[in-house]
Amino acid sequence: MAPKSKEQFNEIRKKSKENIMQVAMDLFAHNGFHNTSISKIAKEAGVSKGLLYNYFESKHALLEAIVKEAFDIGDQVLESGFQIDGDPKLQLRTIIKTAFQLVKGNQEYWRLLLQLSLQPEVFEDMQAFLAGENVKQFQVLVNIFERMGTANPEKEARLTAAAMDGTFIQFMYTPNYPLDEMAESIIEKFTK
Amino acid sequence: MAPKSKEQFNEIRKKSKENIMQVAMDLFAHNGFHNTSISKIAKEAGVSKGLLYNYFESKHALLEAIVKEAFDIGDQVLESGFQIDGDPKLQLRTIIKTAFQLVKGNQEYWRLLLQLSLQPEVFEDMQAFLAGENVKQFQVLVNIFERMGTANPEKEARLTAAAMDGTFIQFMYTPNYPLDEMAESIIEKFTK
Amino acid sequence: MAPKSKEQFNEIRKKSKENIMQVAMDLFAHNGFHNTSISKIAKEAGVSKGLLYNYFESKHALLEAIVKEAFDIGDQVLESGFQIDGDPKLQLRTIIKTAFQLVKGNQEYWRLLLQLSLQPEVFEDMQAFLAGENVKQFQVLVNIFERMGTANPEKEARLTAAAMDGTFIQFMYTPNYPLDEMAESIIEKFTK
Amino acid sequence: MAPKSKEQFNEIRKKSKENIMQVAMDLFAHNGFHNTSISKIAKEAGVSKGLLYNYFESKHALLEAIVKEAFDIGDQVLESGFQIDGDPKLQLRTIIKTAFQLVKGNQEYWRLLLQLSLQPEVFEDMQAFLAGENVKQFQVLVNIFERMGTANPEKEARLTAAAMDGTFIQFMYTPNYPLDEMAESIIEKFTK
DNA sequence: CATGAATGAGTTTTCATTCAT
DNA sequence: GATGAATGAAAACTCATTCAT
Repeated sequence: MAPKSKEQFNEIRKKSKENIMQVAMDLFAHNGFHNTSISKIAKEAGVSKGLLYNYFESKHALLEAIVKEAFDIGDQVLESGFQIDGDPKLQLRTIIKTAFQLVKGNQEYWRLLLQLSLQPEVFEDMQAFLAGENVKQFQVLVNIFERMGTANPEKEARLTAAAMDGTFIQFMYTPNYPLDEMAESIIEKFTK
Repeated sequence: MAPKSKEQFNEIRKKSKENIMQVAMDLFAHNGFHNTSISKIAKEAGVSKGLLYNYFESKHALLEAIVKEAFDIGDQVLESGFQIDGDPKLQLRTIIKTAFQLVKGNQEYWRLLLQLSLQPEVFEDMQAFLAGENVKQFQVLVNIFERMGTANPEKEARLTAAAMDGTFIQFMYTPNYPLDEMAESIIEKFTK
Repeated sequence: MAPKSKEQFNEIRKKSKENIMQVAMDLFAHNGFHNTSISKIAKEAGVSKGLLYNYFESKHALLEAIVKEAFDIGDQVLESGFQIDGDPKLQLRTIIKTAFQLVKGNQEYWRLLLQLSLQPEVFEDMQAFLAGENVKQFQVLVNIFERMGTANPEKEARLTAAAMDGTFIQFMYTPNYPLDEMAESIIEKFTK
Repeated sequence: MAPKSKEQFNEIRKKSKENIMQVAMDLFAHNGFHNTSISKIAKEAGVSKGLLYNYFESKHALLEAIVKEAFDIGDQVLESGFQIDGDPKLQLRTIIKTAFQLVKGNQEYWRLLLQLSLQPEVFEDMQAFLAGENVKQFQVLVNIFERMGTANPEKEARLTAAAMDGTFIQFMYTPNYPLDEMAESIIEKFTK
């Protein structure tokens, strides 16, 4: 009757945590943070409310954990663009491709982040994150357009970012949206 | 103490109603529907909760009234584009210009609509509206690009709509966003 | 169907508030703050939990309101001693008499304050109040003994205060405690 | 890896138990019984919750164990007074001195007992203990004053007990309280 | 028309206790 | 003996809605 080992406990904790976060993100993304009760999350995740509070200090802390994770995913987009030196057009294409792939595979994250960014008064503490991430992405795009010799790189960067964001939104509420085609359209439009 | 005439009463009624809707929209847009209490709306609007329920059957009904109004505003964009026959490029320019003007002057409406569109499970009844509106706008753009002789008018229409939507979003969470400049950039990009 | 006047509302509010505070104090005093639930208070007071939160921001705020009221009562003791100029012995007698009368008529206040003072970590914000009140009372006593020509007025003041406090405590957990007699004993002992 | 002997096990068990009780008493005394969670006690004591329940059947049982221990300490006061036959003044002095010493060295015990005595409805089963203890102490004092030839020995006993209790209370919530001086003051006052 | 006190169902959060290992 | 994940009942708190005046 040896007690469970530390590794065993860690394993259990990790699994439970991830399960809860996954379920919570889905619900937050589709129903909104305030319309998703802890009870619902617990029930959907098949655990008790109490356990949830064992892992996350509060409902808000749970949201934060999810958002942090989302950013880690988001950073992959930027890294993808930087791993290839040289041709800025290729870099742009890679960034766009990767972004589309990520959004396609993580719609809920995207939906959730968008919601948070639209309620600045409520999620003040997360605005800094969101804003920071945005600036990073913007700088990368500006840099690329500079190297492409674009007349007004900042303007072009903003336009590219807007086209991508807009596409993602429409994808989210349009059934049968041709997401992959749109990626190509954007690449074509902005690498001419 | 002359008794007020019916018109005066109606006048007062209308003003009070509009006041409440204005206040509610602001709060809904910035704090979200579920995070905005009836008490807060009533206090901010300077009326009692009881009066509010005199005008609107429920919190949800209040939201619906606001959304309906938002659509009336939205329809102006389309009409603006159609009032000018002839040159499709000019039509596109007019539509874009009008849309930007409207968003600039009614940020809260867009912010709110965007939020609602991101929570399909919660606001199912409003999804039909939003979707319908979108289709209408899309058709207008397709028609314009067809008359401009664009190779793939649907793709171009989708791209234009995306660029606009994306710009609006970024405008909403980016301080000092150069919205007017962006309108020109889009016009330039899509009318070549 | 005229709406209720402001005075009417104030009257109602005041009555409800006092009722709740009275019931809460009784329960806090006999069962302790943490062992008294809001539900219990509401039920005992014959109101809903919601109403309670209409008047007091939180359980803690309710406690604070009660404590503030207790201090107002406590201040009567000091004032009683000061209304009579001249003979310090008479002043001391008056203070002691008044204190005993107040404790007799407000056992619950006293019990509650004592509990709070014994849990400094929990009720940090109230310690300042309690400490301040104590210093005030102490100074009054010192002043009296000075005028009585006592050799060590501070020591004598401390002893008097201790005798009173101790008597009150024993009164609280001893059935048939001869409280009035004890007042006389203390007066006799400390005015010689 | 020699198997531990039974004595060793018992030794460990006893130490662990005492450690838990010590930690629990500290927390109960400063934060109150209901405001101290089992988790906190376990963490502070460096053991698991499970182990704690191995030693004590419930949170209440843990409290009881602590209180019992406190009474054993309290009984030392009485015994101290009785070990010296003869001079009642000396006996009184010894009792007072011992009591002050014990309180000084076991503040948390007194603090806790005082709290418990103030919440009769909650800790009914402990009231009997406390009351009994009190009566015992009272009788000893009465006996001493009788032998001192005091006019009203019961009154004097009550007063002495009150002065001591009151002093202890003030000591507990007054920083830098001159406890030792107070012992002398009381001795002087009541042995004349 | 207009008020805001009052309700109660639902929400977030806490915590003593159990139990598989 | 020992661990801490998991539970569930109960606590604090919120808020849309009703209603007497």
